[in-house]
This record gives sequence, structure tokens and C-alpha cells, in this order.
Amino acid sequence: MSAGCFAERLNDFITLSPNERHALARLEERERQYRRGTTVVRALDLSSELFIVRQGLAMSFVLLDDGSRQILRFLFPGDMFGGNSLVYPDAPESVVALSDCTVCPFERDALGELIVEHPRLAALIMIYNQIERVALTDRLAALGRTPAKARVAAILLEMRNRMRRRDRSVEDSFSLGLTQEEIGDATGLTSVHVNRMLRQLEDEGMIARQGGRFKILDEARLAKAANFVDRYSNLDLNWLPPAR
Amino acid sequence: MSAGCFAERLNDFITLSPNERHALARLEERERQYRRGTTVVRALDLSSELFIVRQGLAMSFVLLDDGSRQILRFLFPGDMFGGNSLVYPDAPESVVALSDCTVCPFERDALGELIVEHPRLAALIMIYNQIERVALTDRLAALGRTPAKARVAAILLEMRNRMRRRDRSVEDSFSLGLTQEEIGDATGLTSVHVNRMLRQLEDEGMIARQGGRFKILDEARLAKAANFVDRYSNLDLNWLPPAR
DNA sequence: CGGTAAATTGACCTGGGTCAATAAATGTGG
DNA sequence: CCACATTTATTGACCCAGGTCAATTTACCG
Repeated sequence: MSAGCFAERLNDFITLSPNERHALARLEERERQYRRGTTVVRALDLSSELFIVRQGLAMSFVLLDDGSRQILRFLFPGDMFGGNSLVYPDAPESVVALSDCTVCPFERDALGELIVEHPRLAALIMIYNQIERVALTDRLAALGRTPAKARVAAILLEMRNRMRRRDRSVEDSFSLGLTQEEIGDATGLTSVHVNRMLRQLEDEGMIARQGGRFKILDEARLAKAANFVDRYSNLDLNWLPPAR
Repeated sequence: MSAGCFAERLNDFITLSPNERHALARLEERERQYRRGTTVVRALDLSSELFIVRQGLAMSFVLLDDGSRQILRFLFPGDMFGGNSLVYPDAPESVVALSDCTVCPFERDALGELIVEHPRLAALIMIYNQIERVALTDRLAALGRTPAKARVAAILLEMRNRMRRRDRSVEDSFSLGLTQEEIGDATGLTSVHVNRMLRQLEDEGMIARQGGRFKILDEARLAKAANFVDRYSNLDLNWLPPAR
């Protein structure tokens, strides 16, 4: 029996106690369904909720004045989002479902209780946030200092890896679930240029494509082209306080 | 009597209890001095420490394979950094002193104890991290989707605001403390182009310059050019658990 | 006061954007 | 299952924001 998607995610790091699993399950007692393309959180709307993705793929992004969009993060099952409502009553970012989604909302007060009752979970959430932060800084460096081809290569690898982490059956061939415009909004490029970069990666024999599906033909070379760093190996969590 | 720089920072959000102030003071019992240009944390080195800046200005950054640098964050007194050592034994980013600095290191186990003993401080640290996260996403959107002039304008405003928050005497005229190359490495530009953008902002009457010092002449227009959003107004922290 | 780092500028180049046309792919109602 | 409507994907032609290179000039430092 599962204690929820987020518990499963944290289980990647460390074995949770029954108490902890029960506490985490309470964050996912409610659920909401969203159709593909639907808005889960609208920027500037009032919100005091956080969320955990149970099923599907979503993204968070900001819209700039000129109408352009920057995608900040893709959200997979087990991801927590909306943490900014801990500070900002008006959401600084929007969240939209990229496929049909199930999302579990919980009030930020519930997080307050969790922190008091389960200090080790508080620490694990900090760890989860640190990992997300490093992912963000990796992307910041990519946007600031790497050419288009590297950024496109990187997003392919990142998405494949994240899909595979949830579902071991995902192999080198996978369906990305993003339009080229979305890839562009995540990498700071135009859909046109994303297309050119994909073609180039294909021409160079690193990937193959057939109608929305991608196949990684030469992972080593793709990873090299992407400046890829695997942040999920060699974690060290030995400072955690004891479980309750 | 102070309970430390970090306590002062958190005091911007909420009034701390004497117990909490005492607990935070323990994070700053030791201190280290660094000369301008010195390395505080070297990427890939082993580290299980976090740090609080007591004095001076520092920056964290990553170096890419091709030798280019992306500055991730500027560190002012009261800032906590090195949180990635909670997860990654090998530092993913470097930290260098931009001026002579005093920095207080503490072991990550100390953070574990703090979380157990002072849940409200744990929550406040999460809040602090969320604010940093939103600052990062703002910069991600700037790098991905705004032109050079906006990014340079934004860094001027951000630095001025952060300096002023610590020291009310900082006015529209201030010394940035960064070279144009550093501005470039923070904004994803070349020092040459940073220079051109500064000249343009000057020619358009938004700023004035005299040997390293900047003066903001038309803040409204500069903020407009920068797409600037003030993230420090309208915070809402009413979910915090009680103090101990 | 010489010496090195930082700032400026001009000339020129290119990665990536813009525009526009066409072809595929996906969905939809009947 | 089909015809049509809407998104997406592709490509070519052309443009420009920002990079590169190199030469000066200015500021800072022991």
C-alpha cells in the first residue's frame, strides 16, 4: 500500500517510518483532475495551497510583458509544487497540465504541522528543494552560457531520465510529450530554431525521430553535446535527524 | 545585542523568540576571513558545511567546460549559502569573495538539530529558500526571454536594492562593486556588450556613472526597462507554527 | 612611477530570430 | 470511417542582437 506519490519520491532517498508515511499520505487526501491544457495555478491569483502531482505531466512558467513565456519546470508524478505560496499570497508562476493530470492540493498549514510533528520530513523536504534548486541553477547556466544545440540535447536527456526514474520500462525510445514550441520556451529558443537543432542532432546520428517519438541513438555523444551532469548519483544524506 | 546576521535577516519576516535567537547565534560561533578574490568553496571539493555571510560581498558561480562562467547568486551579509552540501558531498558551485569577507561556517548536522529543536526556524529557512528560488526563476526568465538592456538594468536595481536593505544610507548613488565582466557573467552577456548597454542606459538618461559609482537618475524608467518586479512587498507568513 | 586589471570603442561576424509558405499530424463532428 | 479544421512541424530567405577581435584609454596598486 502506498503512502502517496511524494512519499515514494522521498523513498528514493531514505526509508520512511510508518508514522512518516502516514503523515505524508495526509497531504494527498484530496485530489483534482485537470484536462490537458488546463490551468492548475494562474499567476497573480491568490493561493495558499501547495500541490503534489499524482499523475500526468505539468509545467510551471511565467509570462513576460511582451507575451513571451519562460517555462521554469516540468512536473512529474511525485513532484511537489506551489511552495511559493508559503511566502507570496499571489502566485508568481502559472501551472498548466501538459497531459491529463491528477493533482493533490493541501493547505500550507498542513506543511506547518508536518514540520512540527516530523522534523526528519522537514529535513527531507529541504533536501528535495535543494535538488530542485540545483536543477534550476544548471538550467540558468545553460541559458546564460551554452549554445542552442546543447540546451536542446539537455532537455531531451533530462526528460528521458525523469520519465525513466518513474517508469523503468522507458527505454531509449520515448515520447517526449512536448511541442517544439514548449521545448523552445523551456530552453529560451524559438520553435523554429528548436526544430533546426533537433534536425541537426538527428543528422549527426545522436537521435532518431518518428512522429513525436524520440530515440536516443548515441547517449554518450548526446550527453557530451548537452554538457550533461547527472545530479542523482552520489547523494549523501547522513545528517538527517532520526525518524519519528 | 545581535543574534547574528541570519537572525537579523529572518527578523525582516517575523519577530524571533529569545530561544530562537540563541539557536541561530550558534550557527555563527565560528568565523573565517577571506580576502577579495579568494575562494570560499571550490566546486567539486568535498564539503559538509553551510555558511552565513557576516560581512562583505561574495558570489556563487559555475564554470562550464569551455571555461565560461555563470554567476548564480550574489551573497550579502545575512545570506545563507552552501545548502547543496545537504545533498551533494561534492560542491556543485564555487563561491568566491568579491570584497574582503567574513563568513561563518557551520556543520550540516547543526541544521539537523535546529530543525528538531526549532520547527518554526525550520519553516523560516524554507521560506528563505523559497524567496531565493523565486529570485532564481526571475533570473531564469530574464536570461531566457529578455534582451540585454533589460538584464543589465535589472542587475543594477537588484544590487542597489539589496545593498539598501542592509544599509539604509545607500541612496540612488552607490558603488556596484562588480566589474563589467562580472555583470556579464551574471547576465549571460560579454563584458563588451555590458559596456554598450551601460552606455545606452546612460545616454538615455536613466543612470549616470563616475568611476565605478552609479547613480540612478530615473528609477521608474529603469525599472520599466528592467521588467522589474519587487518580490519583497506583500509577503504572507501566517502559516508559521508557534515559536519555541 | 611602472605594471596590470578594467573600461571603451570600432569593425566585422554569426548564432539564433523573424517571416512566410507548405506539409504533417491530430482532433472533431457526423 | 471520412472530410474538414486546427495545431504542429519543417524549411528557406533574410535580418539583427549580441559576440569576437583588437586597439586604446583609464583606473588602480604595490
